[in-house]
Amino acid sequence: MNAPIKLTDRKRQAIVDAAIAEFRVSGFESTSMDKIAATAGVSKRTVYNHFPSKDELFAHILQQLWCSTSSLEDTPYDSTLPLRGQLLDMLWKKMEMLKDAYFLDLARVAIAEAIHSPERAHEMVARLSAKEEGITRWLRAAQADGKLRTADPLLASHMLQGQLKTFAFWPQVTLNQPPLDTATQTTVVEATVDMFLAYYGAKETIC
Amino acid sequence: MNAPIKLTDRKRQAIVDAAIAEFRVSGFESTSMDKIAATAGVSKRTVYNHFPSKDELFAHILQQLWCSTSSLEDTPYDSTLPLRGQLLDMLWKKMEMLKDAYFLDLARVAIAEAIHSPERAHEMVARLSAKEEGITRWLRAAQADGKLRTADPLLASHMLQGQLKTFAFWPQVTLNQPPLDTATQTTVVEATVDMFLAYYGAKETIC
DNA sequence: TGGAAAATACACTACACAGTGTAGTTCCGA
DNA sequence: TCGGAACTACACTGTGTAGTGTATTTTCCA
Repeated sequence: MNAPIKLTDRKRQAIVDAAIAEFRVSGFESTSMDKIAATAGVSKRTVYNHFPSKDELFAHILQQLWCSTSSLEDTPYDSTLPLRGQLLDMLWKKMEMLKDAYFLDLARVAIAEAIHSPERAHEMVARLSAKEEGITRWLRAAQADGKLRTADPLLASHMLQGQLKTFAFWPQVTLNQPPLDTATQTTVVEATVDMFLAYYGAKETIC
Repeated sequence: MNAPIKLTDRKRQAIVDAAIAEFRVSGFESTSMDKIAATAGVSKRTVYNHFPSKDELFAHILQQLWCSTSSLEDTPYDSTLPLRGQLLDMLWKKMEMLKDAYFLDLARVAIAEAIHSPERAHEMVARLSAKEEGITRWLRAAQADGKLRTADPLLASHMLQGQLKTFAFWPQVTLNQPPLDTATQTTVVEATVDMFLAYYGAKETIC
């Protein structure tokens, strides 16, 4: 046999793959279980043997996607390096993620669902804020080190990261806007960092 | 008769009102034409006599809403007044709009639809950017007056307005987050303006 | 007040889709 | 190779809903 694993596992994987592809293209509402079964090359009954309902299949997919995108390791604060370079690094990493068409498609599906389902929305909020904590920690460290003006680190963190999302996330996810070209990405990342430092940078570094 | 206008106009208005209410609460997909007819106190056939399809009724409602929220008159640039005060004024006006639960509900409906329909999304983009032009014009004038550093006014405008939306629009519309309380509103508006001026303010005003 | 325009009740078509029941077939480990 | 677990085909239920056709009644203007 050309596949090393059991039939049942192969089928299950095919279902999950097909579901991801279909949900990604058409969203939750417009994807039927018949279509998923057909794409997976599996009988509809088999889909229901693995997943009791469309909702549970969707939840499983969402779960899996969160795991696969959470590979965003923290950059620890380094007091020996200039702030600007470190901030640029972090924001470029975030921008990398936002650039990915795959990530955007899935974010679109997830958010389309969140709009219609408060519980799911609630869960997403929790996960999203957890994902943005890395930069908040960094800011706290920089403040403690006296390199940043003392201020609410959570607010500062949102202002910093929100700026990227303003340009490279929300319009793409909700309004089908095209992704930023490379030049614009550079402009946005640099303007964001410089504006941030102009306001939050410790006084001595300005005058 | 207690109503001065023709029956047909009253019916039409009732349909539109009912449609707004239903779409607002349940969104496009989950609102049926039967429900709209019932809420309007009108036979379903009458709904179809006024609007040929659910899509056209929805488009008509969207149209109407845009008109009713476009009452956001421009603040002209005044070279005799301090920048900060003028900026605060403008952003508070915008914040007023974002605070309104009615506006947010309708934005949610519109955006939920935009996610699934590129044409509608395209139209919304055009209208939204038109609505943000006022501040861009103001910035251009301030630049010409030498009070703001020379820079891309469109970018600056997005950075300024995006900051508000980061806190008071996107999370509320897409993730069902609660509206900002008054204290937080103040914090955000002031931080946004001050950060903006720290970066875009003409040099002489800083040192 | 007569007649056109609009509204109504209601029955009906057509479709899409979630989910089930079942009888028969294929897979695979013991 | 035997037997249970898993897969399949397919028919079927049930529901929700967009949109239509029509005969009848109501509105209202000329």
